[in-house]
Amino acid sequence: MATGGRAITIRDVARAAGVSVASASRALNGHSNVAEPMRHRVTEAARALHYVPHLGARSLSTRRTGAIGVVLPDLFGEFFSEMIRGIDSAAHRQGLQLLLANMHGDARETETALRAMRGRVDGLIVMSPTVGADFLGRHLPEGMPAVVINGGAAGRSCIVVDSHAGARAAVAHLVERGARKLAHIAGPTDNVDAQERVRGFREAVADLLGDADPIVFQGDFADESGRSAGMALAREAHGVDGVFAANDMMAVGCLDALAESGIDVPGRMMVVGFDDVPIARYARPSLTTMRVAIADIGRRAFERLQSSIDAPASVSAPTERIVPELIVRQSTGGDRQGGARPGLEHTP
Amino acid sequence: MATGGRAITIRDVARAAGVSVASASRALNGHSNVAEPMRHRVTEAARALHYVPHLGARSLSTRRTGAIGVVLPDLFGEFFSEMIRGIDSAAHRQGLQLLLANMHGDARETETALRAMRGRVDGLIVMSPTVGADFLGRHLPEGMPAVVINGGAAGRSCIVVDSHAGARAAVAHLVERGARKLAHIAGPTDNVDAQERVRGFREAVADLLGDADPIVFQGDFADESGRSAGMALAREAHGVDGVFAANDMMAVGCLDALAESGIDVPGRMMVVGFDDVPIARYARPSLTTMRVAIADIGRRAFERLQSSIDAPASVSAPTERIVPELIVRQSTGGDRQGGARPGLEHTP
DNA sequence: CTGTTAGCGCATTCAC
DNA sequence: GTGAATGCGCTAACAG
Repeated sequence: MATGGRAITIRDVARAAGVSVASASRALNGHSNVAEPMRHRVTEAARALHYVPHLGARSLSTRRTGAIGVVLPDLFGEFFSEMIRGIDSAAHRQGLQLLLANMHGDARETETALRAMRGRVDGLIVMSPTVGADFLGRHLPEGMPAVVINGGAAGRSCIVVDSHAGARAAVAHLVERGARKLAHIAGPTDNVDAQERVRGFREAVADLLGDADPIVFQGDFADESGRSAGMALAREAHGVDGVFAANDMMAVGCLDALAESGIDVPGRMMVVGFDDVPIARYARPSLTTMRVAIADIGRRAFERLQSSIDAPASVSAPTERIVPELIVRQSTGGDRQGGARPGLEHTP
Repeated sequence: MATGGRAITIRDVARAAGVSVASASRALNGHSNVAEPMRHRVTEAARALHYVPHLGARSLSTRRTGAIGVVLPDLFGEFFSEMIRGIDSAAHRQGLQLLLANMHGDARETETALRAMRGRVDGLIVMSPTVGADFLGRHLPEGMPAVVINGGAAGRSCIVVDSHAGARAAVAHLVERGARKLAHIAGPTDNVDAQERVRGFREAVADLLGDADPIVFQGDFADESGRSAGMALAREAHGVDGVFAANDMMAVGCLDALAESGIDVPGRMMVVGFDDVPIARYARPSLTTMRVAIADIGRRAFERLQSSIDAPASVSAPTERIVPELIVRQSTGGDRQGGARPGLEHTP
């Protein structure tokens, strides 16, 4: 750790207070069986020496780390921060810290990240939409409580967003609003959510419009890819009057390209996104989208993790399914106010 | 840790391989002095048993944790995620993990967060714009490498954004574009950056427009507060034709309120933000702002931390000053970045 | 109530 | 090369 001049330990405190290490420990941790005068001497000594307990050592003996691991894919902007915010707000209340592992890629890296958690956290929240359930099942340290977001794992608590249903709902909305020819901007092919969204899109388009082979642009969840799709759409408008993007970032990029190309939204083309990240409200036109209460999911994931940490013998590990909710805004002509709905209640 | 059935340790591996714990350790860590056959037996045993090293224990003996602590204030959305992204991208390359401490508040909590890092990280990146330099100086564990973002601390590496200069530049731009009466939407009063921004604003307005007492709305960095300021501005337009918001989120909220109230931006009122979070590009009108390369700062902070971890005897601890760069977009009539108004030629 | 003794899981001397 | 001790800093179980 490159400690300048050997950090001070509980032994130093004990010596300074003239007591045994055990007593110092007890006093410091507020145990009941300590005489008041001694407790005073100890805390005083600790303060004088600027003693800070070594949590690594403590957790080695208590078998409790006071931290939970969060492994996430390389998410884009707001989705990432919303998720963290949700998890953190709940974890913070319990005095737990978050050990982050934002992985930029493949399965091998996921494995590394998972291994790196051993002995450092009490539980895991894993969101790994690109690796199969079997993989997670194999590599999640056994005996380590965990909840998996968007991706099953045998015998684990799971929270999954129903991307398929969300996609269908988005298409239904577009059709209901009068769209007759739809296009989709898809997410990365190795992402299961993205896969489910294309699938739902295709199904719904076939069912509702009888179109068996709709246009699908290959995107990657980043705004730029939505932007190019929008450009392509503007150049060679194949008569498309409705676009469903697999996430909000791409939808916003698309919106931007359309505006730049002078295409009226929603007049000439309607757009629907997915996620409802904060930015969706502030795009112009504001974005109709399938809301996934991201922060809520994070909070929920933590709660389930918490209970599975507290009750090691968690019998059932039911999968919780979340169905996205349609939020209609200007991009499909649905808005009535200027776009932004009052957010959370503000403090005066 | 609620380990289901006692997790397996290096002892189990050693026993299975029929060697001593020490040898197992050497073999597993790729030391040179191990006979090939033994190494094979050990790695094989480890794999068969699904052995995963206990990093907590390892760090206790190596005095290296392989993690760095990141303590941040309760930041809003994109600023937070950009910063994390910058730090993580650099840390990830070095195989280091991030222990997050997002603190929601006061100094006492900051202290707790700081203490909670002892023995769990090799170094600290602290961004704590609401606590004074003296506080940090007192509570940063001594002997623990650290770099401070936006807030000095004696003898520590610091990276500070020149909020004062940024604010002056924003005002200068507004004036140059023809604004004659300005208003400011301020950040939280206890935030030093927010303080510097008001100060810069006041100074510049006095210097450039001779206005000694400009309107200042009290905000809190959240979009809602920018929104209410925008509403107020729309209701009782005191002849204000230029607004400088202390961050982008508030600027965007303000923009939204103005649009809702039918006030033309930039025609009747211009708006400038601060930070240049990704959303700024996608607001309509797109937002002119003072760019702070957030992710870059995070990356930079990590690099400096890294070198101060490697070289315990880091002599100088110079403060690095970052001057925000003006990015002109539609909200001050400047366009050409991030989207276009129909009517302007655009082909690159 | 207090001090002594044992580990927690691992890496690392130091002998052999 | 390899194994037997020792210790990282702390808490817990056991005496007194």
